[in-house]
Amino acid sequence: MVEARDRFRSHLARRGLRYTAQRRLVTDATLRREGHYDADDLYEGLRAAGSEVSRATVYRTLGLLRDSGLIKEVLQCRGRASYEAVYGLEHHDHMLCVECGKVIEFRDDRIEELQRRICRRHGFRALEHRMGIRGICKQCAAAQKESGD
Amino acid sequence: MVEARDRFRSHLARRGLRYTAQRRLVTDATLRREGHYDADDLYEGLRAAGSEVSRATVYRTLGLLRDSGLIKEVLQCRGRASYEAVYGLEHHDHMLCVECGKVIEFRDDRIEELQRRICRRHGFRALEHRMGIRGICKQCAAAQKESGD
DNA sequence: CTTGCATTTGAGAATGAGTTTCAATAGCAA
DNA sequence: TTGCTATTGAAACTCATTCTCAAATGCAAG
Ligand SMILES: [Mn+2]
Ligand SMILES: [Mn+2]
Ligand SMILES: [Zn+2]
Ligand SMILES: [Zn+2]
Repeated sequence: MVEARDRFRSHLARRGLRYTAQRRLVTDATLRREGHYDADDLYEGLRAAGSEVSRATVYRTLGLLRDSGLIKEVLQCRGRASYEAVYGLEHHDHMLCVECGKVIEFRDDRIEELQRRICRRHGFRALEHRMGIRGICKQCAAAQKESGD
Repeated sequence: MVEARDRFRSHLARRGLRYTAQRRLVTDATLRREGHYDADDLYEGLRAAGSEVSRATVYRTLGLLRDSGLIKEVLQCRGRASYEAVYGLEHHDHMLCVECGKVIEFRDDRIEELQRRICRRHGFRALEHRMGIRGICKQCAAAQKESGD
């Protein structure tokens, strides 16, 4: 956590930007959080904790944190961009239950390797990739089978 | 093309909806088109061809075509939802060059199989999946190396 | 043909996430 | 302190998409 914060400070310093009180608040909020969240989750969370940060600053700081490699955008969920921590964690992909909204994370090294091979074959230099599976989770499928269908 | 149109008509009929002149115009426009397009591409295209269809109807019909399985949403590009034909075509994934915007389509059966296995392992019933790789295409990489670096 | 009724349409208003503007404030180096 | 630049917040703005609602249309029954 301190390490991540320092990384962000370096990122800012390297381009003549300042580590302000507001940026510290937003940064710590993202580092504290687990799982997926969006700009408004953070804004409301900070607000509830009595921190004075504007919505605009939350959006601006999320962009900086993304550029610095501390977090990344996962996917547009319900029309909003959601983020998750990436620094120090291993890459993974997502399954999303369209029924209950649950997110299941997974990772398969064989898929990752095949992806790399495909890029190599096309001379494509990958910067990031994202794989999302939408469907019905085990619990929701069971619930459906039980009731109506 | 006629087969696809009939499929859409059945889809509408099955739920008491009508195959109107406007819906026919939008449907044919999507069937004629190759590759990826968004709502505004279609709207402007129809307009240029002298067809009178409102933006609202284009959006509404795209939704119906999606529900009927004729087209699918590929990804939010530049803040817009883009679509592509799916009926009668084989599934594929996408690479997007962040430099020139080029889209490369690919398919790997081993990846598809691994995805199915992962879903099975989690008891997850997949409805659709989407994999996107963002990066620099061969041409843009070469151009970069040549000039600055 | 009419008539009756549900569906569809278009124009424009509304929504809502994200961005931009700009004047006031704050950080930092000299 | 001073001077210069970066930052902030509030509010205005953007822009894709959805919604509203009155007018138009499709269709089936008579
Ligand atoms: Mn995740
Ligand atoms: Mn495609
Ligand atoms: Zn579920
Ligand atoms: Zn390119």
